[in-house]
Amino acid sequence: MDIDLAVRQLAALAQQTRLAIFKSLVVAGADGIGAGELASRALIAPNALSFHAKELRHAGLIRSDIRGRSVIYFAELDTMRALVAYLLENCCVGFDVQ
Amino acid sequence: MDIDLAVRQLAALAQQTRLAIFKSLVVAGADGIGAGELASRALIAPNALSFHAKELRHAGLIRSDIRGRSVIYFAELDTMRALVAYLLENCCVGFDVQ
DNA sequence: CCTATATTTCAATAATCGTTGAAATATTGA
DNA sequence: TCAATATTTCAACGATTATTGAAATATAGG
Repeated sequence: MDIDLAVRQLAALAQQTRLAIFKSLVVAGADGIGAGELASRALIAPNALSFHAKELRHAGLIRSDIRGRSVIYFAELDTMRALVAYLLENCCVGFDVQ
Repeated sequence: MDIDLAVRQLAALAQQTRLAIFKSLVVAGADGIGAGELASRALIAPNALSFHAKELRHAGLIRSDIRGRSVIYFAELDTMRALVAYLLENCCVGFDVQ
């Protein structure tokens, strides 16, 4: 993990709507959530959802599968865990979780 | 930790210069680093350092002490740890560190 | 007190980001 | 095939952010 990648991923999460979307996807787990459902949960228009999802996808934090005429999004937990590991190693100094 | 605070802190870290500054301050620990030294390390003008430091300070991620005509900055590790704890609890799902 | 040093504030500009509406693309089912 | 549904793309706009230079503030030391 280099600092550029960390910055891009932090930037993707550093926005109300996107962090909320990502949290929803984490909770949803392997089921994922469809684009329409995500948009209505976030109270944003479908095209706005598409915009924010693209940001998260470009940062590697989510992925999408097309099913019929729907798109289902999933959190990429490994990416998120790598980011948190980076923060723990570089920015926390002896922070013992739990 | 509410989502608004998390977003503000993530945004403060989601920028090359500021993440680098913060990492330097974490490494420096209790000694802190002066504003001039931070600016030259980051290859930015003093006023730019002042701008970015203010962003970090408003997010609660650093603090500053005035010593004579110098200003020394310190990482606020507790804030950072709280942010990482939030991410671990809400966005990582059973990520066991180490 | 005056000058040099250290940092911040202010203003201007360019760049990036977020939102909105309209149009385009693709898939489903009648 | 046609209409309806689901999502993305595109363009425009306003808002926020980052950078730069100039001026202001404050302290230290001669």
